Amino acid sequence: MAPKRSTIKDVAKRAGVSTATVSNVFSGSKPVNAELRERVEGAARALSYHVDRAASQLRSGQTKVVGVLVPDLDDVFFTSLVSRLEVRAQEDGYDVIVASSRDNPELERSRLRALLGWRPSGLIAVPNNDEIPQILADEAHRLPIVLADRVAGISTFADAVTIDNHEAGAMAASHLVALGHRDVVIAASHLSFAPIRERVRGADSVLFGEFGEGARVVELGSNSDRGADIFADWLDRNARPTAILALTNVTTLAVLSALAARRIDLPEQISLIGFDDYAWMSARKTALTAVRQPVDAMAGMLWDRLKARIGGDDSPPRRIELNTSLQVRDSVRDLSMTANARPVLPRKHAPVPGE
Amino acid sequence: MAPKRSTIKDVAKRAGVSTATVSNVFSGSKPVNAELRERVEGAARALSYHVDRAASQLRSGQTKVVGVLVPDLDDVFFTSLVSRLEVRAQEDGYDVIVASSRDNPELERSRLRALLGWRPSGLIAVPNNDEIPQILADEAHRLPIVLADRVAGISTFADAVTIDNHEAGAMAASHLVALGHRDVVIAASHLSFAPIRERVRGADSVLFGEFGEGARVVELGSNSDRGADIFADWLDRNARPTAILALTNVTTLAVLSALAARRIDLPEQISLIGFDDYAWMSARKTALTAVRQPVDAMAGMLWDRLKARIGGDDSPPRRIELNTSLQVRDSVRDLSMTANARPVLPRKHAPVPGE
DNA sequence: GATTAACAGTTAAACGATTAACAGCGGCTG
DNA sequence: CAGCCGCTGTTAATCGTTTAACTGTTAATC
Repeated sequence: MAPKRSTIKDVAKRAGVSTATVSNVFSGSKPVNAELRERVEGAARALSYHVDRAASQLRSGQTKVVGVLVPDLDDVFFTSLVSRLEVRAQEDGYDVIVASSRDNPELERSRLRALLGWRPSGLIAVPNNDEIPQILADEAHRLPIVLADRVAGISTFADAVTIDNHEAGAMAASHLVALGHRDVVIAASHLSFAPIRERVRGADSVLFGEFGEGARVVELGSNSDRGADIFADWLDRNARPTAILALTNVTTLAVLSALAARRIDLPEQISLIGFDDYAWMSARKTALTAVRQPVDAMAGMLWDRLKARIGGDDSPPRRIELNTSLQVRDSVRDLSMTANARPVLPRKHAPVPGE
Repeated sequence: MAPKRSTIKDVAKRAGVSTATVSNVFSGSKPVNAELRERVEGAARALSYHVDRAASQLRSGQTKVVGVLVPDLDDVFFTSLVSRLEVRAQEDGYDVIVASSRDNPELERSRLRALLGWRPSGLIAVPNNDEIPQILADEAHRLPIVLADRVAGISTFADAVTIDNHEAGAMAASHLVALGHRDVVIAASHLSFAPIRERVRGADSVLFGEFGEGARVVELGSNSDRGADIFADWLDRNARPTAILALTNVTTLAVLSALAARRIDLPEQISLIGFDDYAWMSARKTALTAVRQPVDAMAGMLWDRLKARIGGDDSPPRRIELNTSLQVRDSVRDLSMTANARPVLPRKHAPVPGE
């Protein structure tokens, strides 16, 4: 690891110009004569010089980094968000530092602190839960911040981009109702997450309106393996519903695993609406009907808002709700024909013994 | 966005100490009296002070950042790698900057350049293809670099962590052969990727040894939707094999989609071995038999090597090959019983018209 | 009790870039 | 032709830390 890295001075000396000129060549903040520019670029190449971001940043205060904090880098929803944000950031010359809080409030704080140390131009954060960490709130008035996904109500201090969770739940429930389903169980991740609660409420609003009662809810957590166990167990102990509504892609997976383990056929024996829309959901014999979150639009919105804020927009915080859409495929059985003949599957039911 | 951020000087003044002491409190490079430390921490909290990484880095030369470059942040294999690396990095106090080269050599160069601008402590890179970019090679002797996955042969300038691709292919093929399969088609992503070629070779080595001929190979690319179209089309135009061996998780998905689109049943009508082992592969009625890459071990190895290099280890570059394992589940049909009665499905065959 | 050693804190010089202020040099204009 | 402008380039101050060198104090050693 020998040859010391070259600095702007080395380049300047080699090209026979001042360091200021070299800086201008690279930052483009002042025009530089073509011939000189050539010389500088040649010298830089020969020395394999790269501008040192730390020094550049320190002096200019211009960071060109954004921090992205998500609760879980193993959840495809978040990674697809990160992926799209990275693209947008790169297009605008920003680098992104990712951090995962792994659903741990303490880690969230410490990752946030680490991110702030970069003095980033902005921050895009998916909070762990409703309680926005104090550090974020403190920073909000001096640092552009945009929140996503897990945001409750109207955030008072930063823009927030979410989907219309209530509508998403309602839309799914309506679809189930329209196809003759009445006994629905909701596979939620955690009811402590605001968007999950909203989705439940949305579904219940429809079910209540229709039948005077809501859905049963099971919490499966954020890990699909554990969720599968929990749900399989739940299936063993409870009367079987005609349909399941999963509220995240992880719970969708958990439900699917549990159904496979218990050899319950989709959609013959039970119907399912999944959440999110990833390739594996349709790469199956009975493709999943699912609520599709507009991840692209979401990332786009997040980036646009952040750029606006970085650009000095100081209008009051906005909450932007994107609409989901229902991808109707084959995992919901149409019960509306048989519904009159045999109203609903009997509510009381011997537990199905484990396989 | 008003109140200026506080600096080490502000904290020093408020706590009535020198800036050096404040620095010592935060970096821990020199012991500081408990009472003073308290005062400093209190002052820092009151001013919501964070050490400025740019300044810190500039002065100390210590970066505590690693760059991670992958070809595609929408591929779960890479994101699961990133996720695990982020965990390890965080544990050791490093931050990670992610960059995706999106399978584009030019972008790869520019992302690499951006990453190098950080003067990172190290770099973990999954190259786009066999040709390691010149920038990387140039940097290799002054910057710890560890390569992963898409690395051909013995890399002469940096450590490389891969799986034993030949063995992986051979293992999968052996399994197929053992269950009476002879007519195998390999769903590859791109034959221009070294590991893919190796996997094909591994599979062929077994098939040749057994039958004197290898497998047919289809290239499906790195996008599952397009891959699904290509494969569905291929199925329409070619004699149907008894088994498919997919060589990446994306091609596994593509194959599954195509089979679903053509209503071909797994494993009754065709058998499949997938690659990688993600939850969605087993969350189905016929769970997929698949080659499992040890992503955890891989990330662990990558990090360990990088740490060693950062720590000054300058032994010659090593290539580390991890072993895969075959997760036997239900997607490969046992043909060995029927094999004698009806040797193999006829090779020549009218194309199956599209559904 | 003199000499060192160990400790805890301070001072001030870097680190490598950016950029305000300035300088030199035609070319225009009145 | 004086004065000014616009253009390109340079000089030098500066960003917020870290850290080598230093100072002063206390404890340990002979």
